[in-house]
Amino acid sequence: MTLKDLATLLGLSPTTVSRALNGYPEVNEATRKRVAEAAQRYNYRPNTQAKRLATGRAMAIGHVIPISTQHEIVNPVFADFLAGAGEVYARAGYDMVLTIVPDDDEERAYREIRSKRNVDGILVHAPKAHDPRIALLNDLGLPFVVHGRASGVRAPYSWVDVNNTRAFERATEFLLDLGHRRIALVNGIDGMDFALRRRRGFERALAGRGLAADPALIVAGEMTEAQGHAAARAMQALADPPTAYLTASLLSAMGVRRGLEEAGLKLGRDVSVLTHDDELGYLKNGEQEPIFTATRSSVREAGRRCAAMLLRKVASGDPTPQTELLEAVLVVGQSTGPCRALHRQNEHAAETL
Amino acid sequence: MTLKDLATLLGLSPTTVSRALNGYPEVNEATRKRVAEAAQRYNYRPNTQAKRLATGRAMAIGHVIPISTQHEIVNPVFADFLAGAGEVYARAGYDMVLTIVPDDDEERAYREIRSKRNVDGILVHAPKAHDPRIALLNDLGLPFVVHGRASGVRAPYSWVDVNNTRAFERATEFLLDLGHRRIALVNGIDGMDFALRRRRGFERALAGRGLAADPALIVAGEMTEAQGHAAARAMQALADPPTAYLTASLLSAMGVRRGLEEAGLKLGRDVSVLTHDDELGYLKNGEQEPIFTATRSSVREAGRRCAAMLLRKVASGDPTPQTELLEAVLVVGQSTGPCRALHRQNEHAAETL
DNA sequence: AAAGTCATTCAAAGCGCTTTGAATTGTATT
DNA sequence: AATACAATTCAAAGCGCTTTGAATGACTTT
Repeated sequence: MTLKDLATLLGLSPTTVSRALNGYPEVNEATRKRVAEAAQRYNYRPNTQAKRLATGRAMAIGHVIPISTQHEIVNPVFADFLAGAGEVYARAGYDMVLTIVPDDDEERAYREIRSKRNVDGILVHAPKAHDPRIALLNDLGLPFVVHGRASGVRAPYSWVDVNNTRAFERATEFLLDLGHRRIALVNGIDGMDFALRRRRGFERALAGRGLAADPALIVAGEMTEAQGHAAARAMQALADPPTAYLTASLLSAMGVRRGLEEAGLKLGRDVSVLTHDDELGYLKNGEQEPIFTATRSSVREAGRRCAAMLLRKVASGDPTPQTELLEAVLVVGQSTGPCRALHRQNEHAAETL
Repeated sequence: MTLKDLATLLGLSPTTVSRALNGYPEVNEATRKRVAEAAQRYNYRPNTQAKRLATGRAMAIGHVIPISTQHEIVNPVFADFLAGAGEVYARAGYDMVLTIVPDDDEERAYREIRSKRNVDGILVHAPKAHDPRIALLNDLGLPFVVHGRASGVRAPYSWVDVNNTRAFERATEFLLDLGHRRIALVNGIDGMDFALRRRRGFERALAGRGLAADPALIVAGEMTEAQGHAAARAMQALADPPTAYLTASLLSAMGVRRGLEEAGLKLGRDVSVLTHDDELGYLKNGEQEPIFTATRSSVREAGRRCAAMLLRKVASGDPTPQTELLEAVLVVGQSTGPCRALHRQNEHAAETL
């Protein structure tokens, strides 16, 4: 059933039918109704390819998912992010086109996407500091939105990001307020922009109290359970182990928890753990009450925001960069408590009274 | 730069240029070379939409990702599966189109995809027993491959699946051989076909030794860390707690581990845990040596196989159903050991000698 | 030398839609 | 009654590619 068929069936021209279906004003309301009903009855759907060719709009958004060539890791937050973005696209009648690219081959991928013209815009994932993709995409002239930011990139661009610096600054302050002074940071991979910002927030909070970060208490890497576990084991073996851990993901936090429990330590009492929580669907930080104290920010919501912003850009054609900064909320769970060392001092002080 | 432009530039007809670029035989080799070079120099890329319209092939594969309306959960294996499938599509010049659909609205989604004609085939995820989508897709006449199977569906269809029944049968036998008799099953959601099969394998192995499954030792649900934790806590509180756990995912296993460690039990010594491991990129079961004893089967590889099969179907147009059964491998880690109860009996026996 | 082959190229139609510019009709204006 | 105008509708061109069927030479074959 093509447009032409439908038109013949109705005794109308394809022009009128097309206009009726696309909501153009210069068509009689009675006709429009008749057309709509026929379309319904004969289950007519415009051929996407034809529409795209005729309008020049692909009605699709591209997501380039980089896969680390070293670790072969698929970032676990993608699934939730895509779910969020997908909702928005679906509502707008857009398709979501995924391209999986080894991260040493991204430039070629973007160029190819551009010249194939099969998407109207691109969503950029996982920016690194000084990420060259931004300049490239600005060059290519394809609308894009970055999920995250790229420190060191001068050129303006549109982004949606969580205030990672502030989140980790507050998290660190929270631990400092509990009396912790030896705080470990179990961070994401070093080059990633979000990891840099989190570290910056961490260091800023420490500096605010006249403290310096101890390099022995900082580790950066893939945010896996194994990472957290290894970090906790290594750091607990130090002469002066940390009394609190700040981790970048729930998985890392779970690993840290295991390492600490193996050492016979109880979370929240002996050692504190505070993690960032992306609110992934399959990795919940407790049901009602959070298990870990956490800086919480929904990746799925970020996906929605990114998608909505990109669609606005595509629709308006306005190249003015837009930005949106989301704040994480600090939720308090069972995994943090006053610094034990301090606690003991206090007890001691009480005794001597 | 369009085909026409390029043709004019070369003093050839669009026909010849098109054929030269698409490898048709009736083109002079010298001409072909000249065309190829010009295409390269002027960075010509055929417009995807035009190509699609002209050929009638969408050069894209659709993936419908269902989102549970109750749990709002995005299945964490999707990311890895898509990575695997994406590799294959990219190599074949196909796009991957994702549609995120609430799981109460899938039929409409499939029909829409069909009539929009923007994909050449569909990959079906997460089949349930008696899944109605299979009949629907057979009706719609769009090539499709199911990742998994749907027990109870009579109509033939193409699928790629892990031998879940056999995997869990072997896993259970392994535990039985270690002397375990009280074995818990921490399974996936009940309706899901893979969960049914795993349970069947579990029960079959028990029946093979004349044992029946104890309903008190079976739990089914979303495979999260919380699920495993809750299951372990509940079951350890039983009068006659299990000596071994069989879990359906690494996350569940991690939860069980936590529950057991909270109870002061050591994995592999006091209690055994055997899990299925999908080899997700971000959730590794140890580096060299596995942490958990596991039935292992790469979801990413399954993605590749599914994609390859679907592309073959699309290319050949042959509707004959194809099937591919992958076997999981049983790897032995630190989390399993002889049944403690049995062990004690043996020690006792040794002492009395 | 005429007829038949083969290799190579081309003109034109078509994929299914949108959109421009013109045609038609009915109604309001003078 | 003649003109203007708005409201509808339509024919045809075009989006950039593929593909059919025909055309052009050059080369064999008889």
